[in-house]
Amino acid sequence: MAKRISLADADCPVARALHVIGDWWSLLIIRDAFDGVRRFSAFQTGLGIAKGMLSARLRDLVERGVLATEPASDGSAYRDYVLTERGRELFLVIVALRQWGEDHLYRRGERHSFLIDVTNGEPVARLELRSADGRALRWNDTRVQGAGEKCKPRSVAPRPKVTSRRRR
Amino acid sequence: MAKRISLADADCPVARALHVIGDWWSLLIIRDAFDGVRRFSAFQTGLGIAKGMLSARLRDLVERGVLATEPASDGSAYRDYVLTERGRELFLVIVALRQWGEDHLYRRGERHSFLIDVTNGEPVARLELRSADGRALRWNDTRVQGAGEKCKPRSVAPRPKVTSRRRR
DNA sequence: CGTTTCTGGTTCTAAATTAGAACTAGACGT
DNA sequence: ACGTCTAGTTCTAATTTAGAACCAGAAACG
Repeated sequence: MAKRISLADADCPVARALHVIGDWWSLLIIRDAFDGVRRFSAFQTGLGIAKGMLSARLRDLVERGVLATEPASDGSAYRDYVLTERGRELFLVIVALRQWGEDHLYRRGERHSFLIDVTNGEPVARLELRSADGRALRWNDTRVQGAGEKCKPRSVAPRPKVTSRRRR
Repeated sequence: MAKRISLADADCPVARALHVIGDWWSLLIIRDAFDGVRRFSAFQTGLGIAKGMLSARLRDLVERGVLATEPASDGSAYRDYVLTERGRELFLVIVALRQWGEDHLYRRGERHSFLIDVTNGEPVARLELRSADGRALRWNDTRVQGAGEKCKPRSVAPRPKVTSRRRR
């Protein structure tokens, strides 16, 4: 009665994504993979994660096609964990999280790492949402359409039935 | 000895972000909030989450400034949970997750909801990363710079010391 | 007004998950 | 050939979770 609820078959793409990478460690492992970490021990020391947990998370990520193992690039008999194409496409998720963290989770004057363009060393541009024809969009310029049960659109947001609206 | 490791003071903005919204339920609660859900019972039935868990997650999100409570919009004496400015800026994180989920987690022909521009009903443009001067960037056109201990750049990715490179 | 139902929780319990330590097999280095 | 390193697995104790039961105050009802 305490097994975590599965999101695997939700209608919402967000829920499905979280089913795959929504636990405490997966995105950190993936972030490290983007930073060039490939070996079990490197993930382990870089994250400070318990070996058993790392082992389980890597197995899940490989199973779900986000990571793959390949022969170690240094020619040893060990194996490297590398991002698959599916995994590499999580880059924007990491960038979006990074941008939000940079914006909201540092005190004034506190320094943090940032993402630069390797061709010229300049910080990358801010991520932003645009319409099909290129206008910048804010959250309330959009709506979810074609939702199934687990993805209710704003228009029909259920509200507990309160008939009168007296405030006392 | 099994308390979850805290990410609060990590150097990496990604880790800090995950400290705030990186658990199993928070992003789903936030997604529902973007879809217009405001009431405790609406979150509960929409997510199928246990009341105790929802109560704890809402408390944390309010504490961390992602949500706030305000008098219910229908005039009753109850309270609504609404996104703060900080919370609304998580929109791109949700959009990035949605895009990845849509791209990789549906079988051919399986339908899913999608995000549309309310002004014309068309799907929004794909999210993409650009350089300061507007060039599209891929993950390997970028690098993390100014990393602290928990954010190792690719260039110094630690690798177990293996001096020879014989494969046997 | 008095009673019933709904809302928004809190508390309790059993099961699952986690962190960390200890152990191990096979690869490496010398 | 021997000792060390890597990449795990296994074990235990503590924490977290899901779900049910309980409860106080607000709203609806007559």
